[in-house]
Amino acid sequence: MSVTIKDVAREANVSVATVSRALNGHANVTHALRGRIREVATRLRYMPHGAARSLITRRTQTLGAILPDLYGEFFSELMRGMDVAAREHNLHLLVSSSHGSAEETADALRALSGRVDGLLVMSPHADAALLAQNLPPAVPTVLMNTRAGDGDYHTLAIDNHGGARTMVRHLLACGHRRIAMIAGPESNFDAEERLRGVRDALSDQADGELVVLRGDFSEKSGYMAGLEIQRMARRPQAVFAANDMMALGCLFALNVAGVSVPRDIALAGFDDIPMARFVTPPLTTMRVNIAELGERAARTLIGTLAGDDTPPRGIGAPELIIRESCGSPPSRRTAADPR
Amino acid sequence: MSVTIKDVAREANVSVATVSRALNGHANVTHALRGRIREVATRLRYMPHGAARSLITRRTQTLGAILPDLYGEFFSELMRGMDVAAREHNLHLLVSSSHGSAEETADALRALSGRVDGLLVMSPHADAALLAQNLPPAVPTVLMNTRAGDGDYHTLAIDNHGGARTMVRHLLACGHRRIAMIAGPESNFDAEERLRGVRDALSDQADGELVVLRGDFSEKSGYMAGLEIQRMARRPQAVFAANDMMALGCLFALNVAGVSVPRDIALAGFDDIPMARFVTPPLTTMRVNIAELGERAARTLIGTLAGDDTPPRGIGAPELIIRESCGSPPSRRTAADPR
DNA sequence: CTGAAAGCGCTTACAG
DNA sequence: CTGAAAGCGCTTACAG
Repeated sequence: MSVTIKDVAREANVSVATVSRALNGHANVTHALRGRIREVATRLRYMPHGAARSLITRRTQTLGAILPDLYGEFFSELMRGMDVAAREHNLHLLVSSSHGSAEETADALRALSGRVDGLLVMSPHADAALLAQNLPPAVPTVLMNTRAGDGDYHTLAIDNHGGARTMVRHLLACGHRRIAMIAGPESNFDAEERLRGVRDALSDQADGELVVLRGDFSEKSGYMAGLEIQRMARRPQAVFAANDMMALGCLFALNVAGVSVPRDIALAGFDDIPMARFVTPPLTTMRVNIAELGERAARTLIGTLAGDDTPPRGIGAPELIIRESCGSPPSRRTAADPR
Repeated sequence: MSVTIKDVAREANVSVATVSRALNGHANVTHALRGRIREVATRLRYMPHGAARSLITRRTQTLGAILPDLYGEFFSELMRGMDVAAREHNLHLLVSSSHGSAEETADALRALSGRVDGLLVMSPHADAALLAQNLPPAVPTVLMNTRAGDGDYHTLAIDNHGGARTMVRHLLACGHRRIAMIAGPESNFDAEERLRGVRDALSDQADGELVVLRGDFSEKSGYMAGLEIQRMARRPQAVFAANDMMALGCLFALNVAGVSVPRDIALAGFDDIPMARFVTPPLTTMRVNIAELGERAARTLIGTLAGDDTPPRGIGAPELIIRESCGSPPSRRTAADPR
């Protein structure tokens, strides 16, 4: 058995109330007594039982995060941002993965109930209805990259639509007209927003052509798409992958097939994962500050916990990072930027 | 206020005991009654309070992990492994970062007390004494990559020493004799083990030379080391960085200085992070199955929780991944492997 | 300054 | 099959 506050009280010949006060730094305990109690507590290796404490204080000092996955560069960065904000306020992070399943999200929600002070939920897949149904009404929640922005909850999202549009405009400015998009899964909110951005940018360009292939954000699906693209009769002039991992997979497939990037075909990604600048050629991409998204979301939640209810400021817009995978941009003199 | 079991009981006109039994699937509740209670519970959006429940059941269904950091490829992979094992047993993961500080580790330990069924602790920095002092005696714990393997706890570690030795032998077999090691921090257990492996391998080679530079596992420190190496009067023939990130930094510095890898100098890393195969030239490195470490550790802990007390099997040895950054290995015909 | 008592939201013998 | 009661380990008014 674990040692409890009772054991400490008995050993120190005081009541449990006094032990509690002494250990929690309340003012009204004699200096000597506090010392004795502290000594007993360390000697017995006493650690307060977190669940018991939070049952009565209604505070857990932890933030719960439900993410599609716990690993990969994206989530890793996201957690970094959340961790920064959390530790600033002496809060802990309880993370759980939903694996993109609405059912597992609901499970995670139940498991976290009563164990966290607030919730950070990213669920790019879930339909709004299901999410809203399962979110515990009483616990402050901040949503990330979700369709479900129905006003009941604070929601933060990357500007996927704007980012994709920016990239396509860049591709057009480089002179490319036939563009292949390696999109993400249809069920994914981020993926659909990026695709929408591509369509919108292209609708402004009369002679633009778009062919959409579907991937699932994995390197492998990018590889498959690359193979398909390279076999096309009318090969696209540029490929825009909905994330960098797929762009990398596509790059490999193109390499294998002897198609040179950027000489034969331009290639662009989205996210700017660290690897993007290490490949050959370095990848042109949209930089998304994922850590910032996590940090902002956590700060918003912490603010809510403190009674502050101003809606979150949006995060910075994705930034176009021009490297070498799309060929030379037009020189300033000859081609004016149409915007 | 949150809705509690009392609210459900009142609304369903039964006692809280009955609600508890109905919702937890105990056999002795009428079918009709269970249905009514379920209906009320969902209508009220009732979720059992986790802290209250685990206070009485002595179970949290949660594994706590204390890691130096939550992000970066290494920890990301580690969490993936732990997540795989945990979810197989319907357990959740509560992660906390110690930032390499013994004090923060102790804080995290206190914060997790009573909130987890078992602990997974990685603390490559901490001295054994401090760790042992702070580990709660009553909660099952598995240690990872730690000096503190004093028999009280199950400990799992990567074979850093053997891996480093293997790499140096490969470098020697490639004909390199003057070797520079970009080591990790002295306070880090993994780092010291890798350095020890290098020394041991080199002590078998009469004409081998070693120069040790210190880094901190970051890309930047690798970059600084690369600059220094390139300035050396007697330039080493091969550089072995204690991890891939430093190797990458070094590669950049060498590139900038116009020193070609592998033509002018060989370069090797450790870890085989995904990026290693994307750089030019692709990096020769030791592959460590980090996810496996996490998974094994979690499985060991879960076994302990179930009363099984067989010591953990060690994880697979790091594997030499030969790519292009170390020049051509000796051809089979001419140079026999000395081992 | 210290202690006795109530209560946080649950679960589980113990009765009936 | 259902309910009243005890108790998990804490904290905090309320007395003294």
